[in-house]
Amino acid sequence: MTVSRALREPERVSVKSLSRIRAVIARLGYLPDPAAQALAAGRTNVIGVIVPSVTNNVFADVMRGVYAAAEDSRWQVQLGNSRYSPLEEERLVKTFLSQRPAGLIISGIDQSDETRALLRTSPCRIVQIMEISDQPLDMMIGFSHLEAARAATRHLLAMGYTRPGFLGARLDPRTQRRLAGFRDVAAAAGLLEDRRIVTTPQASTVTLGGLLMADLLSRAPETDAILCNNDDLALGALFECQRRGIAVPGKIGICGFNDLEMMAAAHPAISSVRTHRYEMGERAMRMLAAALDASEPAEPVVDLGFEVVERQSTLRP
Amino acid sequence: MTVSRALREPERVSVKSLSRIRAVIARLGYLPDPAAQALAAGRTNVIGVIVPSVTNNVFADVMRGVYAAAEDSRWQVQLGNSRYSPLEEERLVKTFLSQRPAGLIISGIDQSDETRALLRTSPCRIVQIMEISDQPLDMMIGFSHLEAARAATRHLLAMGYTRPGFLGARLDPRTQRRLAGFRDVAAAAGLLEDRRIVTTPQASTVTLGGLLMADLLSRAPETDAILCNNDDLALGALFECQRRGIAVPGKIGICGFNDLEMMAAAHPAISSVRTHRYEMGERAMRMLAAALDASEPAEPVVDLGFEVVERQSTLRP
DNA sequence: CGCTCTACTGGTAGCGCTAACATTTGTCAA
DNA sequence: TTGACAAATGTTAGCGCTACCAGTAGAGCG
Repeated sequence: MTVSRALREPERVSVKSLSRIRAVIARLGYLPDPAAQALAAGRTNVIGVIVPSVTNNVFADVMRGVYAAAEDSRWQVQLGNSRYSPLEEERLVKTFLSQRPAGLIISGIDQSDETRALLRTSPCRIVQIMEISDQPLDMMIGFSHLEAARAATRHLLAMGYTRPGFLGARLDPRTQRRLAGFRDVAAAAGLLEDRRIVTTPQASTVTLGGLLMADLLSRAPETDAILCNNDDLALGALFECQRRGIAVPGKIGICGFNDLEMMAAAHPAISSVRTHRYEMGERAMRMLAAALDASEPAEPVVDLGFEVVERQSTLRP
Repeated sequence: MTVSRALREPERVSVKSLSRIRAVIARLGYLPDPAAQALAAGRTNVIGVIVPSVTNNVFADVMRGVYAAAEDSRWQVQLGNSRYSPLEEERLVKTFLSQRPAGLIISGIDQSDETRALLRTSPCRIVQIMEISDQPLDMMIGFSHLEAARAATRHLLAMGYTRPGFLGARLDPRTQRRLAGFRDVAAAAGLLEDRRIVTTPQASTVTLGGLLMADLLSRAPETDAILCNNDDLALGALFECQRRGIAVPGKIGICGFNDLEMMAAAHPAISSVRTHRYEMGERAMRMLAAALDASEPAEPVVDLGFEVVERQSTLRP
């Protein structure tokens, strides 16, 4: 018992015992068995993180933030990949909950009803990331994809483009909200043309960006600006324009979404909507840790916002 | 006991009991407690995966393969991020081993002596990935970075370039072996010039590729071809050339490494060395699963090879 | 000196499961 | 009907910890 206490509440053990215990631990190379700890204590130090993709740069950045914040804390991160499938997400939530995690970080606000029920009745704290709404399961940190797409579209119109189009892939709920934002603003300006909206359920790649651009150009050659639902598509679209000798931004303006590092380095530099992915992961983890240590509710919903970063690719000459 | 058996060895339980048990499990929403299973059985279904970065595209692809192979199997993947630090790696190995994992997938062959000792004495099966050598800890799957860089350099020379340079960032052991391969072949052809080798310890980004290219051009403007130690640098270098109006491949040939998807989509399409990252992750996981189920050694070292993909960016006119 | 109080240490049960062995039930041949 | 054997099911102990409570030692006080 004293050894157990020495490891968890060292301030309640005498200095003498503490040093003896530590010496023996070092000599034997003792490591506590987390399974036994979990079983006896009825809880773990596991923070489950469920994201829809481990490959996508966006979630890679979020994960980096989560790992950075978990670093040097007693919390251990465990990653689950739902592959954009609500069913897979439900399965993952069940698996995680059976481990009695201390907390859960889960992407998005579109969980299935059963998943929501499971999460609500579980004793663990939850942070939803990537989006915001006024109905958090528990805590929430993200930004409005609708507003971000609206702002980006307004930027295109403000630059003087009058025939805007949209390239979209992998229409997950967030992507759809972005498309809705685009439609909103374009329609309000009387500039919405459905044939300038090209989407596909396939996963985003740079190559796909080129293909969608080619498709758009054949269907609506008058298009003078595009909002892409992510930066991979934007880069692919730029390359396609270069291949065809179409001047960017002279003939067509291109705006991406997420502002990956390469957007600033491209030639021309590509305008994009900066989202705070790393910070989102880091703060989600910190919110969870704070809630678990203090058991006080803290700020339940955090809006990290976004910024439209205007670069050459949307600079109408 | 019959319930426990029904879950693990259903063929040893009568059909009648099995259906009753399954009905009750479904009704109660019962999920086994993995901590109790681990404690009682003295082993887990956890496969630990230790990679040096969760952000890097290369490891993201490897992880995707690992997760794909773990899918629908009884193995559960747990990810650890060593952030290119041997000390952090050692800490992670200890943490993982305390969980009695069934297996471990670990990147590279440059573990510290203590890490190697820990791994050797542990009862769990191990697959080293990313590289090959003739001294596997247990199993191994990867390719020779030295040979890959040699082949890429030979390609540049075969295309008629005579003043080759090298751009390198984040000089981890694999990167250094690539640089060694470049030096080898360039020196053998009498074309090695140290001032055409520009490296930095910073992490690779597209922006950094541009900066290194600018640096190289100021130090060795005669350079007519570069091998980049990864594709981010190659893309950045291409953009920098475009900004300066330097024709690629006319004036300078560019070759990347890894053949990320965007290399083929770029304009001009960028030559690169294709490495089988997804397959490496997938097969590492399968090798582990096979070894754990059969307890037979299987093929201990698998060389996945590589291919030099020749595209426009190294097409000497 | 005995009492109280605090600081520390120790004893016991049990978390939910599985390994190993024990027992019961069922089947079939003689 | 019985015995032999296989199939199915049950019993027991214990995995390595922690929660809870029970000590025990030493200090301080009147």
